[in-house]
Amino acid sequence: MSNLINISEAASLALHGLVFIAKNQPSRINVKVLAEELNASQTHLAKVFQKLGKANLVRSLRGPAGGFELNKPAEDITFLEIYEIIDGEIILGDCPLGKNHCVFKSCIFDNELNRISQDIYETFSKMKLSEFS
Amino acid sequence: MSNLINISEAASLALHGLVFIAKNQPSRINVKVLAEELNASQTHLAKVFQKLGKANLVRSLRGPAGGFELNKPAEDITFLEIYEIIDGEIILGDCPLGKNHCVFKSCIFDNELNRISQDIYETFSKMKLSEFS
DNA sequence: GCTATTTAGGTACTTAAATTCCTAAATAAG
DNA sequence: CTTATTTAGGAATTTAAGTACCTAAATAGC
Repeated sequence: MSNLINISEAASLALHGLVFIAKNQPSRINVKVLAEELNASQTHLAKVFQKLGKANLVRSLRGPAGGFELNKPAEDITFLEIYEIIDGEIILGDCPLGKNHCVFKSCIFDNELNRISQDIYETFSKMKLSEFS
Repeated sequence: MSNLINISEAASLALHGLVFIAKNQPSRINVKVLAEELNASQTHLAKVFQKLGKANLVRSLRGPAGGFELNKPAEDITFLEIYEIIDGEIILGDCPLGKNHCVFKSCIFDNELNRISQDIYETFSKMKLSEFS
C-alpha cells in the first residue's frame, strides 16, 4: 500500500494538531489532551510540536496549565509553511524526483510530474488554518 | 528537502529502466549495461528487475546474451502498473493519507488532497511506456 | 560437454528516517 | 517553598529502504 502524496506521519500530526488548536482558540492545549483528541502517539506529537515551537509557529508554556497556542492568526498560517517546517523545504526543480543527474537529456517525466508537483505546492500554499477553524 | 510526489528510488529505477528498454526495442538489455546507462546501482537495479520479472512485465533470459525485454507492447504498460509493482498498490480511500481512523468526523483535507491523489492516479494510469520510446 | 556469462533469490549489512525513552528545566498552584 | 505538571532536548531504539554478497540455475558459444 502506498501513499501518492508524500506527507510524513509527523507532518500529518502537525497539520491535524494545529487545526485542532485553531478550532479551540484561544484556549491553550497540552500535548496529552491533544494526543487523546487526535488518537495519536503522545511522544511523537510532543516532538512535532517542539519543532513547531522552535519555528515560532506556536508558543509554549511549561508547567501546569501549560501547553501550546498559535503564535499568529490562523489565517496567516498555510499548510505549506507547516509542511516545510516538519518535512523540509520544497524545491521545485527540473527533476520531479529531486535528482541532480539524469541519463535522459531532458526529463522524460517533466510535463506530467512537474505539473502535479506545482499543483500540490500551490494547493498547499493556499490552504490556510483558518479555513478549518 | 522534500519530494511532493511519493516515488521511491526503486520505482524511479523501474520507470527509467523500462523507458530505456522500450526505447531500445527489440534488443535485450542486461542489468550491467542498464546500470551504466542509468548511472545507477547495479545490485539495486537487479533487484528491481527481478520484481518486474516476477510480475511478468518483463521477461528475462539468463546466460551470455541474456538480459531483460518487455513482455508486452510498450503501449500496454502504464506507469501506474510499474509504480504499483514496486511501491505497492494504491488505494484511493477516504483519507488521502491512508489512515483508517481520524478524529475529525469528515476528513478536513478531503477536497484538496483527494483531488490531487485522484489526479496523480489518473495521470499515472494514462502515462504509457510507448510515449517515451 | 565445458566454460563464461547472466539472472534468481536468499541473507546480511548499512544508512537514514521515524519514533520512543529518559532526564532536565520551567511554572502554576497550594 | 514544595509539589505536581508540562514542555525541552538529547540519547537510544525501531523500522524501512537501499545496497551488497553469495550461491544456484540457466544458457549461449566454443
